[in-house]
Amino acid sequence: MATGRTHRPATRSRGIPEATVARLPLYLRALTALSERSVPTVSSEELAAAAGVNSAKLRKDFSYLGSYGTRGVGYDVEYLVYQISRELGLTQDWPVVIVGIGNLGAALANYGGFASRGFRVAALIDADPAMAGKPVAGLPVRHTDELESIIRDNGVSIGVIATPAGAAQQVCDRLVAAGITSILNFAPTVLSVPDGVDVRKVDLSIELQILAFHEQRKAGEESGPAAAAAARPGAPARASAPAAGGGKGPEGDVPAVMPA
Amino acid sequence: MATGRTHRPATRSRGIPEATVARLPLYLRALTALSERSVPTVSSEELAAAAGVNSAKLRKDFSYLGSYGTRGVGYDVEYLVYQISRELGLTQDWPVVIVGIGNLGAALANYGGFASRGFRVAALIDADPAMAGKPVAGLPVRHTDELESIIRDNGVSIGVIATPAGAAQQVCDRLVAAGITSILNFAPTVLSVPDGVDVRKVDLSIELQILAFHEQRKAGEESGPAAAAAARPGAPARASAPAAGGGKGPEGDVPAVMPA
DNA sequence: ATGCCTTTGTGAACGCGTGCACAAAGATGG
DNA sequence: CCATCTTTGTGCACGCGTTCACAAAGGCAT
Repeated sequence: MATGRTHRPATRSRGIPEATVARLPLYLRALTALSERSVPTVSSEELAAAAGVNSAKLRKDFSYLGSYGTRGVGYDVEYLVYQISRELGLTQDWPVVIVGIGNLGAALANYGGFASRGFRVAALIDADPAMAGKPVAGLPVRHTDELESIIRDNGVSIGVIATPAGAAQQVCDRLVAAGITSILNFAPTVLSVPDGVDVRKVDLSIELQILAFHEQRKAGEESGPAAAAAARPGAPARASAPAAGGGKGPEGDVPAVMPA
Repeated sequence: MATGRTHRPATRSRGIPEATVARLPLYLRALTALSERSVPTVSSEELAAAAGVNSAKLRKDFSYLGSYGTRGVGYDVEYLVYQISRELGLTQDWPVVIVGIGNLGAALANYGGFASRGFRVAALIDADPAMAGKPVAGLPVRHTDELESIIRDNGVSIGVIATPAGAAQQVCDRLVAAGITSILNFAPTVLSVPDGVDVRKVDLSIELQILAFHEQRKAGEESGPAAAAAARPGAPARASAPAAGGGKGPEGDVPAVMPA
């Protein structure tokens, strides 16, 4: 996973497991596609295939929402789209602010997937005065000074952080102070927030690193376990360990530990 | 989490649990930050705080790699950076291709976090002939026609898909046919790949939807459980269910189920 | 109405991941 | 050399998530 929850150790809101909640958007997407093709009903088997999950898992997931299926037939597509949307809270409008309008922030602002799911970009905010007023995705970029007033005036409760790592915690603190209670963090840093604030993170490079791990394993296996075994025990002595990444350190990793 | 593995049901490679692998990049980042500040050693407690995890979990994670700590002292930062890098396969160079140079693709191309972790962007590929030759992040965009030759000539095994959803599966198939065995998918679609190919996905809108769910729950709770309970049982009749998102459908969701 | 066929909904078993709590190990000071 | 203190490494228990397998339920044909 590219993301993980922070704080609040796996609360199961009203009885819906966290793992199920994470899959609901997946089902919703598959159902929306079916709805657009005017497919009236779908079986758990078909829908599971479309969503890329096990059919038993899908049925159990839906069972937490209630009994919305018809035995022998399947699920009513339109009805299920509505039920899941309601459960996820997508039947209402969620204004969001995006802070940090660099390459990634601009990409997010232009991303159609937000608007189509009940999310409305209330404002784009950047610290660079040169950016202020420039239109991005049809919206003028606002300066950081306006952050608090924008959030209060629009009743925004969800914020997206797409700043460099170094600025993320500071931005986060201001968002929280202004009343934001949910944060989607794209900056490669661990954010600390007070209780009651949800943080989800998306880290691009972490995903690649996980892929690299499996890729390496595949490469090691391909010439038989012997090759992998032979390469392993000869762990280099401490002295010869190259300082991988200990050099200049690009990307702007920020020191996140306080000196003891 | 913004991502999830596909295929291969939670293989624990050589004994390292999947959950641990997913956290190693987190530890690596925190350690790199310490390394840059020339901190020689760190305790599990400090490092855990920096990585945003439980210290017991961190120690257990490290125990899968071996006994790299010193009791009463902690872990040698440089040594641990090297060990984790090696375990993740980051001591070697991983050429990657990025397919789909829109807003997101460009953002990824410019993202410094890749280069700093042993990943090298071998090529940027786009289907639009008008893009061909244009420099993005210092690299000329190549046309899709060259996809196969680029992958073969550079020995690329990791591909990043940042195309619209409608093109993703087709691109995926070509990548796999050309020899790619690991794919990071940003398109909002379920990709189907043959065995032996790893797919990880990052879905921006899914993360927001999960946040919305929790946000809704918070809003419902704030006026006491009574309010939430009162709003629930009056589930609207099937007929009155608005077709949430059943309209035009932006974003380019693609039908992913085959008609039975 | 009756029997058959399809598909849901779920009880139960299993496995993974997490966190506690403590013994073992090493450093440090006398 | 011994005592004490710190911190690691891990055995154990618990809870969540996944999967199997099947009974119950509804549609449909006869």
